[in-house]
Amino acid sequence: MTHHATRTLQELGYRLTPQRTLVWDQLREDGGHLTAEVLCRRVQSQFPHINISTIYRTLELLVNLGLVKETHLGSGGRHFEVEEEVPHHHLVCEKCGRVEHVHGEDLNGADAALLKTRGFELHDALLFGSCSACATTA
Amino acid sequence: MTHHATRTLQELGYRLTPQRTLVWDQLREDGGHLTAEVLCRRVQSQFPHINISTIYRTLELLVNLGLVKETHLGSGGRHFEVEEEVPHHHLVCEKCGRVEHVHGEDLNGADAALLKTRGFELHDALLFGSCSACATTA
DNA sequence: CGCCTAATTGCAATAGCCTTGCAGGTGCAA
DNA sequence: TTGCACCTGCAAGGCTATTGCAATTAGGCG
Repeated sequence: MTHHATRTLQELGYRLTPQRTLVWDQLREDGGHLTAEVLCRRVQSQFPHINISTIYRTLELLVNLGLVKETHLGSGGRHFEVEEEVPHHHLVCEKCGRVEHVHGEDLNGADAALLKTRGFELHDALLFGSCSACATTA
Repeated sequence: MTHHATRTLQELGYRLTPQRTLVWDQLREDGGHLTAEVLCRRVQSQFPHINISTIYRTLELLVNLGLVKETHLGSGGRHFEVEEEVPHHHLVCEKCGRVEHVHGEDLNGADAALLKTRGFELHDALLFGSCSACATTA
């Protein structure tokens, strides 16, 4: 577990258990968007006894502490990823399921436009479409 | 049921049952984004015997025929709305849950920018943030 | 108009995913 | 090392969605 996360947990009075450490490490290592179930299977390869309910409780904790972010990628399922310092949006390919990250400036000022025309303050965009590979194939 | 939907169903050999008619009518009347459960309760006020499984089967049919669109509004739940002729994107307020529609041109060319920089062809955007009412209150 | 048949429905059982209560285990401060 | 409050594993339960099946019914046909 990274120093950062370790300290955050301990400073706030939470215990540093192997389960929490492994969940965090897997999320970091993967770098992508894991479901609770997949995460559980990965952690179990190193710590077979861990239970799915612990995964959910740990994820809830990490989300509340701002260390992990829960995202819904359109399928109805919940995905979890390490909270990045620079916020980003998601491009989800509806054909192959690939997920890419884009930053605010790649949206061509759509956020500013929405604020101006609708008074809507954009935090998070989930963009569905065809990725470059799938668009050219189609 | 509107002439349009009636004909689509019948021309394709599907039966025009009161259950299907009522589901469609409720979706049209509401105009918004209904969950299967809420839709079921509304239909039941006119047709008490209808079962939730019929709601799901009808929604599946209407979605497959392109008459209804399924949207995931971030909460993990499934919502259904009448498929509009002009495609639109969704603004979802993370505080009050309100959903607004925006059209492509309100995104300030973000779609073109994504296509150019990433080769990503945008179909559908789900935009989370604070609506005008909630942003000013916060 | 009534019959016939395959499509459709209601019901109950089931599947997935997630949460919760509780008893036992364990990090960690002293 | 000890103690206890926090955590975890387990099993039960909840909620949403799906499915198998028998009963019902829309709608074509005579």
